[in-house]
Amino acid sequence: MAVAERRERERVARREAILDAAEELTAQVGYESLRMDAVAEAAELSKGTLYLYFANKEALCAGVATRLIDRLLPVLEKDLAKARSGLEEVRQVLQTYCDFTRENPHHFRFAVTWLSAGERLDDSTESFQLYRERVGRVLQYAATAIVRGQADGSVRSDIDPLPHAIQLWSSVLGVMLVDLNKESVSQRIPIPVDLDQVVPLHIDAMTRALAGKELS
Amino acid sequence: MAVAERRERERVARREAILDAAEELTAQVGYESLRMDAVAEAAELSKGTLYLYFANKEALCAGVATRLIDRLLPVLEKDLAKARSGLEEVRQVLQTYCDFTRENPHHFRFAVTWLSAGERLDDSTESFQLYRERVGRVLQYAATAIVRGQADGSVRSDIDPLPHAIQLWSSVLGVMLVDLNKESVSQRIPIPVDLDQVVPLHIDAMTRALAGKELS
DNA sequence: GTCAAGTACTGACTAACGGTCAGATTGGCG
DNA sequence: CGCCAATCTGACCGTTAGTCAGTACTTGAC
Repeated sequence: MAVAERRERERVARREAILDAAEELTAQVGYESLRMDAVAEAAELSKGTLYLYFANKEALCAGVATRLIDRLLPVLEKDLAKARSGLEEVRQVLQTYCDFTRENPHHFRFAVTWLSAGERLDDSTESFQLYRERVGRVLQYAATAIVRGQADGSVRSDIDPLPHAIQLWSSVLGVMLVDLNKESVSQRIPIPVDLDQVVPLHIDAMTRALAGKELS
Repeated sequence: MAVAERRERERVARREAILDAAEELTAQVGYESLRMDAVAEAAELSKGTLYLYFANKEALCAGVATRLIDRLLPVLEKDLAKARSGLEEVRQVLQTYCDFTRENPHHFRFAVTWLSAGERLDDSTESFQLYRERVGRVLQYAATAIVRGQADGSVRSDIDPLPHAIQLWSSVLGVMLVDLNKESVSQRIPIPVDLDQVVPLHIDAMTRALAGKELS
C-alpha cells in the first residue's frame, strides 16, 4: 500500500507546515498573542483542520517548542566540546541555554507557562510527551556535566548531580525571566540597576557554588 | 466638609472589601481561574462597580498582591533580627521569601505573569505603582543584607549589592516556580528526582557563592 | 419639603477567542 | 461511474473581560 505511506508523509508534512506557520507567527507576535485563527490563515487551512493535527492550542505550542529544543541540542553538543573540565561544561550548558533563550524568547515563555500551569494544564497529549522528553535531555546534559566535573575534580564531590541539575536549570529560568524583560522590568522595579549584568553574575555564582576545592 | 471625608473612607473600605473578596477567591481557585463575575458576586456588587475601583483584572490582582507583600515585610523584618551576620541575613531573606511564596502561591504566580508579560501588560495604573514599590522594598532588604555582610566580612567584598540582590531574587523566582509545581513537574520531567531538595540546595548554593573567604 | 446636581451603582450587552461538529470535498478503488 | 473513507471547512457555541446608558441614592440650596 504505497498510498498509505504517501498519506502518512503528507500528514507529517502538513503538521510541519502548521508548525512553521505557528512558529513564524509566534516569533512575530509572541506566544501569548498567538491566535488559532491567525495560524489557520497563515497555514492556508481552516481552523478546524488545526484541531485534526493538534489537540489544542497548548499542544500546538508544545510542538513549536519541541522543534526549537531540537535545534538547541546539537548546539549544546558542539559547545560542550570546547570545555576543558566538567565545571567548564556546566558553565557552558548554562551559557548556551541562556543564549538560546535570548534568541528564542517565545519558547522560554511557553516553558514558564507550562511549568506554572500546575495541574490545570492537560499535558497528556502526544505533543507534550515529546516536549517533556526534550526537556529531560537538556537536564541530562547538565547532570552529565556535573558527573564529569566530579570525576575530574573540578566540581565538588559531595553533591547529587540530578537535583543540582534541576536547581541550575530552574534558577536560570528565573534569571532569564528577568533578563528577557529587562526593558520593562527596569522600569517596573524602582531601583536603578544595569540588568545586563544579572545573567553573567548568576552563571558566575552557580559556577562558584559548584566548584571543587582548588578554586581560589 | 466632613461629607467628603466620610465618602473617601467609604471608598477605601469598599476597595478593601473588593480586595478581600478577590483574595479569598484567589486562594480558593487560583489566580488564573479568578473570574471578575465571581469577585463581583462575592463582594456583593455588580461587575461594573469593580471597574470603578480597578482599571482591569490585572490591576485588581496587583492590589491583592500588594496587600500580601505588606504582610511579608514585617515578617522579613522580624526574621532578619535573628541573623548573626550579613551572610545569615541574606540567607534569611531568601528563606523567608520562599516560605512566604509557599504560603501564598497565588501571589507568586501573579508576579511571574507580571514579569513575563513584557510590554504587553499595561502596568501604568496606580495599583501597579504601589505593587512595584513593594517589590522594590523586598529587593532593598536583600541588598542591605549584602552590604551588611560586606561590612562584617561574611560576604565577598568584590560584588555589587544591587545587581546581586536582583540575581538572588530572580533565581529564587525560578526555583520557586518549580517548587510550587513539584507534583506536576516531577511527572512532567522524565527524570526521577526528589524536588523537595531543590530549594534548600539553591539557598545553599547562593550562600556559598556570596560567602567571604573564611568559609571552608 | 422639594428639586437639581452630583455620585455611586447596575446589568444587559459587546467583542474576542478557543474549541466543535455537521456537512462538503477530495481521491482511491472496484 | 458510484461508493466509501479520509480530509477539510467555516458557521456556530460557550466563556469571559470589559463597556456604558440608564437607575437609584445622597446632598445641599432654596
